Amino acid sequence: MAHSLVENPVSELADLFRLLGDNTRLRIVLTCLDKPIAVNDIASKLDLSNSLVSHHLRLLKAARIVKADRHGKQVFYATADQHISDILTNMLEHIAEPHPEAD
Amino acid sequence: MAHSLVENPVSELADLFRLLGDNTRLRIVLTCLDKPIAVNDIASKLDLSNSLVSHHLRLLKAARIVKADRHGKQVFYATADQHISDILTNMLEHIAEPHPEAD
DNA sequence: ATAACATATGAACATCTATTCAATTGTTTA
DNA sequence: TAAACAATTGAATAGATGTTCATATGTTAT
Repeated sequence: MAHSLVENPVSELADLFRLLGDNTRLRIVLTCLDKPIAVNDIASKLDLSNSLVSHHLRLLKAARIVKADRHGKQVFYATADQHISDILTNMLEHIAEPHPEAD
Repeated sequence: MAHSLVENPVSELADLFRLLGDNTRLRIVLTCLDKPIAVNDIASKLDLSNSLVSHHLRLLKAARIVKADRHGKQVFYATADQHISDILTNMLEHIAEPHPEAD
């Protein structure tokens, strides 16, 4: 099991990590980092089924990692807020840095 | 399956997130943030079995999230490098910030 | 060597979860 | 209204994974 309304901060953090810890889901989040993008466009861009993308987006939205905006038939998803964008951006910068390989 | 020697950056990032995405494991990592601490001390501090802690530490070590240092009978674990410490510290700061609850 | 302590490891199990497929809901156009 | 398009949802399944228990390995004492 995974959530209560207001969990302790560590559980909250773990939940966030867990959701970002799946390859497919992380790619989806990164695809809608900043710029809103429709479900179908995410799917074709990442070569995934609409269904799978939608399932993942549901989880991401429930965790407030992304937000949804409907425009006609399409629903555009984007990272929920600056909070999330910052975390992702920081992470990408971190892994871009050369790792000091100590042995 | 989860790893190749040099994965693409996104997979690498997902791996990191996935390992931090378990509540117990995250608490273990946070316990040995900066200051090295022995397995048994982690276990008693978090009220977990030595076995469980050791299992988790093995995964964390394999992913270079923590490093091990033996002193006599005890093995002290600490976050592997500044890279990891920074990520964790940043995250803790992030979740400490008030969330703007938009609806 | 034996004993006591600390950690690690393997197997087994139960739970969780990512994915697929089929069916449904919502939206626009004809 | 129907048809076409976009997204969602539910059920089913296969694979991953956290935890426990028992056993093994390593280390320091006696």
